[in-house]
This record gives sequence, C-alpha cells and structure tokens, in this order.
Amino acid sequence: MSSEKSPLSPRIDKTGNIEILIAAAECFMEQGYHAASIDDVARRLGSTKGRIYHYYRSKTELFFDVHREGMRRNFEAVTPAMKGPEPAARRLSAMFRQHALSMMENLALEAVVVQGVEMHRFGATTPEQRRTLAELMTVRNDFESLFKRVAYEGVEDGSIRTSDVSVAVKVALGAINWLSIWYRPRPAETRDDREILADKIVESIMQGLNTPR
Amino acid sequence: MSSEKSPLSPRIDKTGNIEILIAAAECFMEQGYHAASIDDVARRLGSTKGRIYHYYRSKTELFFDVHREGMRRNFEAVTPAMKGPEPAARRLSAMFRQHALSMMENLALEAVVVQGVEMHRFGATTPEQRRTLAELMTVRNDFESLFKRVAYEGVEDGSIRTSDVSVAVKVALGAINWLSIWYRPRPAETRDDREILADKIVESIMQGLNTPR
DNA sequence: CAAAAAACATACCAAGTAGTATGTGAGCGC
DNA sequence: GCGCTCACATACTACTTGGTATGTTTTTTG
Repeated sequence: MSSEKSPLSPRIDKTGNIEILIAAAECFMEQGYHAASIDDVARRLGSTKGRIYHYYRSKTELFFDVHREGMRRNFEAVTPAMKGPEPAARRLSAMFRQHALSMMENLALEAVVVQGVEMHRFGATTPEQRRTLAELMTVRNDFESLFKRVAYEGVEDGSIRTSDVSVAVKVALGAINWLSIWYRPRPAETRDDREILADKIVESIMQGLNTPR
Repeated sequence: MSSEKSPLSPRIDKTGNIEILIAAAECFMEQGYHAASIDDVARRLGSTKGRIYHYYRSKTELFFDVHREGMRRNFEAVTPAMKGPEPAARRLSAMFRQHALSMMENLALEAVVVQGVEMHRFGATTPEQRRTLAELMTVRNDFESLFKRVAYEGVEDGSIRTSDVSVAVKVALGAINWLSIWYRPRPAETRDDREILADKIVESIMQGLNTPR
C-alpha cells in the first residue's frame, strides 16, 4: 500500500526509516528543502549521511517519500469519516475535523506536503523522478476529490449550499492547510486542546463569519 | 513609507528596481528561495549579477525587499476598504475581496510572502538581518490585526458571529493566501474573471458551506 | 560457527553558487 | 571636453553540499 517497487532496501516501516522521514520532515520544515542539507538531517538523527544514502538514492527521493507518508496519513485520517448514513454536510464536517487534527499531529510531515511538490518541477531531472512527481500530484488531486465528492452529495441532499463547490472546497482546504504556517503546539498541550481548535476551525468553515439569522 | 535608511542606492521606485523585485519574486516562486540563484534572477532580467549586487548587498536583503513590497501592496489594497459607515461584516467582506484580488494580481510577490519569512530564522546571521526579520514579522502581524479589528467590530455591532475571532480570521486569511498555491491566471483572463472568483471566495468565507436556513 | 548480507561510518570529490574585486561606457555638471 | 559618478558587466574565489567509493561492525543465514 505504501509504494510500488522499492529500488533499495525496504522503505517505510522497517523500523528506523520512519525516523529518517520524521527527521527530514523537521529539517525541511524549519529550513526549507533546499536549505536543509543531508548532513543536517543526519545530525538530527545522531548519525551520518551513510545511513540516509543507504535507504535513499537521492535527496529528491527522500523528499518524495516524506511527501508520500504525509499524504498517506491524510487519507488515513479522512477516509473513515466520509462514509456513513448521516447527511453529507455532517460527514464533510467530520472530514475537515480529522484533516485538521492530522495537520496538527503530523505537523512536520504536513508542512512538507504543503511546501509542495510543484517547486520540484524545475529540479526533476531523471524520467523516474518526473514520473514520481506526476504520481504525487495525482495523489494530491485525489485527496481534494474526496472532499469534492462529499460536497456534491451535500448539494444534492440539500445539506450544503454554495455557488461553486470546487472553489468552496479549495477555500476550506486552504484554511486547514494554513495550519502548518501558524499552528505550533504549546509546551503542555493535550489532545483535547487540539480538538477544541479543530472544532473552531470546522465551525468557521461550515458556518462562516456572517450572523446566521 | 517603504523602509528606513537605505544603505545603498535608493531602493524601490527608482525605476528599474521594481523589475528586479518582480524577476526575483518569479524565480523564488518557481524554484523556491534557495534553489533560485542570483544568476537565475539576472538571466530573467537579461542582465548579470552585477546589476543586482549594485542595488542589494545580499540575496537575503533581496528576499526581504520582495517581501516588503508584497506586504506593501497588501496594505494598499485592503486599508481603503476597512473604514466607512457600513456594518463591519460588509467592510470585512470588502477587505477579503481586495486581498484576494491583490493575491491574484501580484501572484509572484505574494507567493514569496506566503513562502514565508520564518524559514530564514536559521539563515539570518548578521544582527541587521535579524532586526529586519523581526520587523517583517511585525508587519505580518499588523496586517492580520487589521482584519481582527474589523471582525471584533462586527461582533459588537452584531453583524458577525463566531466563537473565536482570532481563529476565524486565521481561517479566512489562510483560505485567501492559499490562492498562491492553486491559482494560476489562464491565458486570456480578464479582470472580471478575477472578480468573480474573488466573490466566490468571499461568499465561502462569509457564508460557509452549510445551508443557511 | 563461517560466510554473506545488512547497516551503517569515513573520507573524498566535483559542481554549483554567494559574494567580491575590478573594469567600462554613458551621462552630466562645469 | 574633462573629470566624476552612476549603472552596470566580467572575471574570479572560497565555500557549501549532493553524491560516491570504500571501510567496518553487527546481524542473519545456512
């Protein structure tokens, strides 16, 4: 489920590879992809380049795998909430909520996802990298489509009203993704705190700012 | 109004300097700050490094000035809409609308603004750079405060209702800033097209997705 | 328990890039 | 028309950094 053929050692979930992904994500988040060196990532791991290049053939592939893992967790968080007997607006709310929580709890990974794959359009040289790039952008589109589908259901069952579903979904997802910019966990933060914040965000997205009546 | 003491030649608005800022913004947007080289920016200008380093002492300062110019245009777009006799909700809508239009019409500059100043926390070495950095983050806060202020007015005059003004504003601004990620002008796009899109975005922000009655 | 493979560490290099030092031609005051 | 400054272009350097080639140690396998 993780990815296609692994050209090197078994990628994700062997044991230590997730550590590499997290460390890389943190470096990429703090300094940006290009500014963060492989040595920085290794230093954060308390090891050296050798370890990283043992599992990843290039920095680009490392970035791609961070992106993949971030998106994987997004799907994992959201998909359970999208099916059910409730009206679509309810399910959509739940999806937004789960996505917001996923953003907060996988901050580094999701910050890298937000930083985006588009920037690598220039740098991607090998055909394999280009294929991977296209694949990742497809995944991002699929994720957005999840929300669009449920939103369209809501328009049909009358639980949602908007003049443009596509724009409305982009607005909502943008609001949530923006968490990676301003949200930073406070020292002693509990799960409840995050749920409260997520609820407020969902309220803003679903109800808007206007006085309802 | 642009900035304090200019250590080199008169920065903005001399004539050609704005060209440098735009070219730099486009490069930074496409490749990211670190991946874009000064030579890339110069090439886009049809000149060489010499021209850039004649006006800017370092790449970092160039980035800072791009950021400044982007924020300046944001203020320019939004401030006229914030005062007036209308209820605060109306004025806030107008501010959002203007901000969205500004994002679309200064896409490269604003993409750099969105890319963020935070990433330079690590790289900033000289004390002057650190001071500039703090200044720019203050400007960003001030910009957000503009919206918060009007939103609070709306809560008081009853035209706005939300459980947390601060979160609601962050949600709304995130939705608009997210434009820099997905919005790309179509080949033959008119001002009207952009206004239509801006209106849809504002509608989503103000009314939300839920069916109103 | 021997041997092979996995899991790293070390040492090194070639390429790209920020920044500098210096040259140069065009305009402009006098 | 002479010097002086502005507005760049050219040539060069010092340093960073992605990637590789090669050890070395631990684990697995037969």
